Amino acid sequence: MCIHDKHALYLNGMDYTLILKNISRHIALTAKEQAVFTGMLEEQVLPRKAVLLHENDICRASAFVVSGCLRGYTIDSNGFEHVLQFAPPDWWIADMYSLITQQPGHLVIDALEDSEVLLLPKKEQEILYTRIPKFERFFRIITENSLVSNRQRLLDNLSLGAQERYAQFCKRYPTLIEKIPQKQVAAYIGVTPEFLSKLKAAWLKKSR
Amino acid sequence: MCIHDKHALYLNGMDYTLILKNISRHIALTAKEQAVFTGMLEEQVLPRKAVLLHENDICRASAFVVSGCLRGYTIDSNGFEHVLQFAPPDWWIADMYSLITQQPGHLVIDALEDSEVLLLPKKEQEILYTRIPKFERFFRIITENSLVSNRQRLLDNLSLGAQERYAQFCKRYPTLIEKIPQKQVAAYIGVTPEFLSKLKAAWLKKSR
DNA sequence: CTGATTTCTTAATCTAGGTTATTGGATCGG
DNA sequence: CCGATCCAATAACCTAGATTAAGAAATCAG
Repeated sequence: MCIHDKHALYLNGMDYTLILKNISRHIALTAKEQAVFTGMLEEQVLPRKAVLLHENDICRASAFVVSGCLRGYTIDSNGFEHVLQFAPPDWWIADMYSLITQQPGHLVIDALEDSEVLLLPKKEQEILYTRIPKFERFFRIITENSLVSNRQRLLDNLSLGAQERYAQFCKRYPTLIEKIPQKQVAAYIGVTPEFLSKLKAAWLKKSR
Repeated sequence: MCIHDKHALYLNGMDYTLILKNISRHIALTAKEQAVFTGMLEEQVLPRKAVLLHENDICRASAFVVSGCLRGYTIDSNGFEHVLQFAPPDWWIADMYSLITQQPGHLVIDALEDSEVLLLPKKEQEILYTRIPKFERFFRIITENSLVSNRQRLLDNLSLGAQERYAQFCKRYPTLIEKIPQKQVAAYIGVTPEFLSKLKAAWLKKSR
């Protein structure tokens, strides 16, 4: 499954409304600045299961999800997958480590369903910082928010049991729980799919 | 070594050399900008065990550690402590959630040994962003780095066993392992002190 | 220096969650 | 529409790490 099999008719057809609204939540752009910014974006269509970033790739862009759903995960030495992040529409995703250092990273990013993303190449992002310094602020703020939720997740993993982590997940991502396979949720909260299945059964039995 | 230079850095007793060097790793400040910045800082001496931020406090400043060592941790519903971060000299520490939202937070920050910190109040930090926009960049970069290491730690917790996490900790923080009590390391890597003790004993036995 | 507090170790027992295997049900791609 | 692949559920058994308890060693405050 190759991401280069783009269907030509999808090119130049993507909507910038969502990404501009995403940005306007933190900084205000003039029409001209909006044009500079959108001019830097690359459009990419990802069929289900297409891989945007492989293990050991150097991450060259941040991705903004317009439609569908991506996921970022690693594969450990026993072949188990651990999901770091799901990215439904209106979310950013990248291998931050690799993006910053430009070293090969260990994150895999792929599409859980047919998806459309906008890519902001690192090179363009750096030009953006000098030409429109407000973007320093924008990315500072979204990185801060990302850090806060990441810290909370770490604390949840340290202090909560599996059923509580599952409950947290359902509460925090009510839309995701409907659409992504249960084994992906298991790989996110840090249990085996079998055990998650057991948890749900126990919960059902208790509730009647 | 010129006495007058030294005096300029010790305005009210604490040394700004370290914090200015910390900042110069990412942005270049003029002498005037340095003066504006250091003028915003509050000095605070913390004897061992002193608490800088209590649970349910609103976090009103970022702290930069000049000497000693702080730790940020939460207390779960069973009374167990979970260490989110250690902050030896040259590190920043804060309850990011509370600092951003100005809501009461759950993080406790205290001193593991006699320490000196410089506080940058949130209000001053915001003034800094408008008066010296380079600081947007500075805090974007350190937040990005913090996010990267936090993500790696989360993945380690999901994919590694306890002894591997301990080995990682020793490798990443060789100076800390010498000076902080073992039970604090246990509360960081996510095991009981008893189990960490067992791990070390097993490791010693195996290595001869 | 000294008692008090905190920290480390060891060991027996217990449990949350993992492993393996099997089955039936969904979903997908052709 | 049909076979292939993937996914969810259940159950028997297994292990990493928790719990409890108790003594030894280290560190601290007066």
